[in-house]
Amino acid sequence: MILLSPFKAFVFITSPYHRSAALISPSRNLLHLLQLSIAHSSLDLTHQCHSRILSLGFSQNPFLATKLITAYAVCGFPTESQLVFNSLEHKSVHLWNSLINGYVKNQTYGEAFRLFCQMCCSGVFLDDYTLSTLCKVCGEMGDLNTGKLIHGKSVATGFVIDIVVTNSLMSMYCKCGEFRECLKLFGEMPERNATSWNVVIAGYADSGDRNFNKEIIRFVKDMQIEGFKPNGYTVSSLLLLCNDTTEKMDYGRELHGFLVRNELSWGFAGSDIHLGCCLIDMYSRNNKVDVGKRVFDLMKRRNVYVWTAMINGYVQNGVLKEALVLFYEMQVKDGIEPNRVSLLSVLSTCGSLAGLTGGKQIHGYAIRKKLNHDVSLGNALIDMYSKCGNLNYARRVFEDRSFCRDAISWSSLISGYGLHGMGEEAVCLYDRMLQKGNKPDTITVVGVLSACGRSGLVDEGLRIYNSAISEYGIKPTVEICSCLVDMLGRSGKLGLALDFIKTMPMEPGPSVWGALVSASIQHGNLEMQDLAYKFLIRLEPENPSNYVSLSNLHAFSRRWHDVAKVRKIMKERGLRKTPGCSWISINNSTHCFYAADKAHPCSNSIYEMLDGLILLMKGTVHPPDFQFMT
DNA sequence: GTAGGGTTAG
Repeated sequence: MILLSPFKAFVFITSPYHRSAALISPSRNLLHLLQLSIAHSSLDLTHQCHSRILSLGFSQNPFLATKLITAYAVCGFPTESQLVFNSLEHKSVHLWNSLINGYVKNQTYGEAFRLFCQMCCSGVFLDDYTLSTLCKVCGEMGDLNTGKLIHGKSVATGFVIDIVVTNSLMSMYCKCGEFRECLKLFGEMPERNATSWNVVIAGYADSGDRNFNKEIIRFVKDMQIEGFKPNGYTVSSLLLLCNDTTEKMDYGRELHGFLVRNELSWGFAGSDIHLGCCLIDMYSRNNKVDVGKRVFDLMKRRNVYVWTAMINGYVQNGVLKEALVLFYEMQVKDGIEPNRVSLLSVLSTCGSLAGLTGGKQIHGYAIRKKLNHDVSLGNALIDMYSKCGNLNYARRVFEDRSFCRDAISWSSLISGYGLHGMGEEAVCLYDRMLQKGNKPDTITVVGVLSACGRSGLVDEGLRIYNSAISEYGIKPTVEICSCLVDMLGRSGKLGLALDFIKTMPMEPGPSVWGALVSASIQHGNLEMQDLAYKFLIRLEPENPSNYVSLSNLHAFSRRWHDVAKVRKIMKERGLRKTPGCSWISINNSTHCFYAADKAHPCSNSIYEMLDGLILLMKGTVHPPDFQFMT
């Protein structure tokens, strides 16, 4: 709306001066105005230009028509573009390209292909622009086969020597997961530009082990040797590779320094915002969310992406309270409306901090903004309601007719039932999923097997395990195997669990031995417990949790000498365990508790209540004696 | 004077 006022002065030309100016070159003026409509995605201005084009009799002007088609498409109305296109007598390849690209801009890829076929049938020959656009479509759809056909067409028509076409082909191969093909094309290019290098670097960042290594450093060096300076696109790809260790972290800081030193040389629109997002994300991933926050604070402009990156950074680092504060500030201070990703990010805090009330508020907001049909959001809601213990609400989201569920929706609800000991419901839902023709994946099988384990449904669990492997071709992963060990172990079948471990198709990991440890503790089998611990600590010599529970176990059996031994090893290796905590939300505020924690202001009465409850559970007092409970 | 290619939050 704000943008429109200066435009109106352009369009409603009333003064004699303006009228004569318009007469000099009305089509040039309109072209310029359409360019503005495109730059600002202004539907209003596009409409005004359109009516002027018609009234001035320019409807068959190919230059104006091309711009008009693009303008309607960037405003989100490709069908209007189609109407403009239909009204033209001579349909040049320029016009076809604009129309096809309009549908691509609106992610209506099927329509883009249909138009392409129509264009070929009408006898118009494709050109380099058509090919690069179709490459983009194949990449976005991950359609490798069609992508290969476009590659073939590019070779046959000779357009493969065009840099943009080859860059597009390379990008398509990367998005379809064929980085090798991309490299092959790159190697064969007679001439490259900076984008060619950026496509390869981005493809590498997306395909490899997501780490800085000699190969990627070589790419960046060679790019510079060939005379191209790394730009914002290059850095944004490289930032994705800055992961984990302190050594790699230096690359992140180095890139940040490079950006600061070259601040003025980034030429593309919104680059500051985009790179800010990448930096915040990089620092957050590397447990430096405070540095990310400094980047955030220094940014001159912030949009919903920047806020979301920062909120998500806090969520990933477990600083949930700060994430919620930012979510609030985004709306109140900057007046920015959350989008589906911001909602997703905040929803994941509701399983713990914001609680059911916060989750319901987000659900309500999503309904008002018509975002509730989104699969990811629906799945996040199912997960949130499950974690908050409200399986009925989770089920209602799941069963909603307008909700198009996917494999994750089924898995989330199945796991939710499992988490709350409702194994039979989980199994029932799993069977229904299969009946409806949905194939299980590893995650679904893990969910349903852990549900069986928690509810003691051993026979059901074994049936599901066997059918998943033999009928649905699921490979028994280490996660699936540890679920099975856990299930057998919990039900006291420790021998069977050990036999199963011996026959496992892969090396039993820590989760497998961990499951056996818990089960042997539960059933008081000292021999099995020592055996499982031996393997567990051999596999995970750096995990403090294993040592703490081993030490506790020795203490329980009064083996003080062994306790001292374990504690000594921990000290020597510098291992410390982060204590676990529980929490409860009352009246929108969340209270956290550690073991033997006395920090809470109501600590005394809480312990009093707890002692009372323990006595009640032991049966030494009866509810009437325990009046303060009511 | 028309149309195309590298990126961003889960």
